[in-house]
Amino acid sequence: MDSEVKRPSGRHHGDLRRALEAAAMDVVAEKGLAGFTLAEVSRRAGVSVAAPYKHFADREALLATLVLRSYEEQRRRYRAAMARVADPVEKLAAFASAYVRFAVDERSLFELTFAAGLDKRARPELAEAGAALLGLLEAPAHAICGDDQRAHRLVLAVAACAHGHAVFVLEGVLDGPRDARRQAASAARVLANAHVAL
Amino acid sequence: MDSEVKRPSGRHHGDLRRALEAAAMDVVAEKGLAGFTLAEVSRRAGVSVAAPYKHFADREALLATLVLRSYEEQRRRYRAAMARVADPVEKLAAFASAYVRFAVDERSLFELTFAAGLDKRARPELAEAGAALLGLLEAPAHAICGDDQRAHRLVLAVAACAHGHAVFVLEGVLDGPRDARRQAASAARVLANAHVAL
DNA sequence: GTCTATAGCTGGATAGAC
DNA sequence: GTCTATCCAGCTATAGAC
Repeated sequence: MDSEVKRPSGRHHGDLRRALEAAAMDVVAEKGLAGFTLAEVSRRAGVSVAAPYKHFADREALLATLVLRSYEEQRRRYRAAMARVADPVEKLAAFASAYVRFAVDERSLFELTFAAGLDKRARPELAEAGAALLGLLEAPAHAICGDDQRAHRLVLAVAACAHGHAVFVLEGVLDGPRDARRQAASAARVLANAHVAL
Repeated sequence: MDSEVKRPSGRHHGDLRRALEAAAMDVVAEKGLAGFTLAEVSRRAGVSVAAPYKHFADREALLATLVLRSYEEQRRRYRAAMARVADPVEKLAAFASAYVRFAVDERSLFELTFAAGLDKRARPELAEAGAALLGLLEAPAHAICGDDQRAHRLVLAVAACAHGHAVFVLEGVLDGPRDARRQAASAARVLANAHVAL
């Protein structure tokens, strides 16, 4: 508790970095990726346009942090949703449902994950966070079909299918969020059961 | 053949509208949606930045035309791919495969369809073109399960699943284009057969 | 129908004071 | 660590000449 509450030196926060991240989240949530500019973020945080450069190398660096936060939040939610059921097939279905829910509830954050256009080879921490999401599915998939190879293919199929349903509901192709969740879960069950049968 | 070959009045084309569309396609294909600006398109077409405004109301109008072209091209391809097989289940699989192929071969055009951020309620021709794509699937789906309601749900499930696989391969989550196509087709078959069984 | 020229705006990023 | 001030760049859209 010692050095926690420092006096702001210029005019502002004790923790501008966090404030900038929060402001950036708000901007993305409200105006989407296109509305994300350092100028706008600075305005929201109540600082000058020069201030962020002391905390982030450039615009992209802040953006990458946001994407990472999005991955972390998704993992948290999917994990929680899957923990509520015991059956492996139902875990996959719960994932699909939660995936669609996140897309609907946190649309901009969800879109950010895919539309940010960041090079994942240049940012291994992002690739890792993305892989960690799919990692949630490995255990149930393996429980469904012992074979590693087959289990991984099931993981990808379920995730891809969930993603498609999420995008379609955002695009208005699928009717309501509720139906979309149910259908995504249903598709996940079908895929999982097919792997059991084979 | 009469009034076809008019003399360019200023300095340029007989059909600048088309030339602009083509140039815009090139720009999007090369630099993605973010690189699409009227200034850049004008440069490519070899005209001044003012010229496009005689043919398109504004930037968005040209963009909407591009999206429409993308839909048309997709419909053409999916239709051709589906025509090569007779079995309804295989038609759905062929669609899924072609869908992934288009995403890989024409990445920017594919992304344009979803990322352009155009209001489809304000542009009914786009909503219609999108619906026409799904329309391709209705007949096979109906052949698989007589019930209209169920058939439509199968259509959506297959399309969503194909979309998810397409996005995943673009993101590098799925390995190679070839495997991605096979897996998308496989998932389509599983979904279709499940609807047969029920 | 196309051009030149320009107005008006917004953003990224840096230099230097404090 | 933050500010002020500034530079440079790019885009959209319009006005008016030809």
